[in-house]
Amino acid sequence: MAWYDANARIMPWRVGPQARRAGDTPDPYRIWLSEVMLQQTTVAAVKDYFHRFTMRWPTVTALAAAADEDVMAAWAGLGYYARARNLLKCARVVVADHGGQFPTTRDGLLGLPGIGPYTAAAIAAIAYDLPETVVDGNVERVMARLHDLHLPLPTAKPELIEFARRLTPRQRPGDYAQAVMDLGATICTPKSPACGICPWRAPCAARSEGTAQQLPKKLPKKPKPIRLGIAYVGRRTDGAFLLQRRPDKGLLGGMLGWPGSEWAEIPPQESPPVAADWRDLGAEARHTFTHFHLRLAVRVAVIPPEAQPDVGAFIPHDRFRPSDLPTVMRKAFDLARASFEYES
DNA sequence: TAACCGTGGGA
DNA sequence: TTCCCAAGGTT
Repeated sequence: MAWYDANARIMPWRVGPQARRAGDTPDPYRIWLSEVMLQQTTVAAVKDYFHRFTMRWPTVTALAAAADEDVMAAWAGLGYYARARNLLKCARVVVADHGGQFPTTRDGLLGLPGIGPYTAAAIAAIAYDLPETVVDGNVERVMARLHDLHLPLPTAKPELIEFARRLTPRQRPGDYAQAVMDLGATICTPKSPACGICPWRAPCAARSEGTAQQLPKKLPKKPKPIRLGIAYVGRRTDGAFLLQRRPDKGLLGGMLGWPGSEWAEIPPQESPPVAADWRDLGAEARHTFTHFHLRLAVRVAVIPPEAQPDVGAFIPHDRFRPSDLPTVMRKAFDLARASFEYES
């Protein structure tokens, strides 16, 4: 705790140890929002999104009243889009069933859309200073090293949770939870941990065994296959773009995208969304998802004003922002844009 | 249980 | 270029 008092990272959603002592209390809405954004995502990537969300939707009530497409567009680029869909669901449940106040216990939070064991414990500890045990990737790593546990993840998870539970203090549990995560993020890092300046170097078993660097052990990962696809970037003569809202379930669910073929390991079939003079762009957008690599061929066409597309809808030029697209679709647009600008 | 679900930065 | 990994949850 002394180490945290002197070394706590400064974050837009955080009430630091000094401010907390002075009586400041975190806003549960901002803690919840930050925790959902931080799932599998770095602090650096989250900061700008957090600012934009809290400026535009300062309270859970404001967020609950937002249009789905506005929230999805604001989330675009951050990834794991089920988080954004569940964020909105959760906000609406909090407003409709809890009077706009987040539940104040771990069990009350657990089971709200998008809130699992980690996030429930994190909100309970950080926002309400309850002695709940927070186990994220940082804590797993710190515990595996502290106890020199060589059992690989995910098998080791229950044991690591138990290690973490035993260490959780009754005093300042919210600061403690953030302290261990800060320690993992800045000292007990995955590669080249700074054991020499670690406040836990004395009791650390992996430090004395010289095994810190190789912990925690993990099961080998499966290789990622390469999938192929075609995207159709169509612009009508008035400048409107032909886009398609993706279904809520599955990859990039609920996001805007270009119409296109299936993405599979076999060469895709041409499947233009509307009859037009589609030209092959030559270049392809390359993108890596969680479990496959994608090579996306890009077709471009200027679509005549009277055309009736089979799929998708035209979005007027002045209402289209590339930043509303998930990254893979923005990559395809960036390739296509060059050709449009060349023609016009 | 294991697969699915994004992205960007660093090594 | 390629691989690893980051404050995980849902199905």
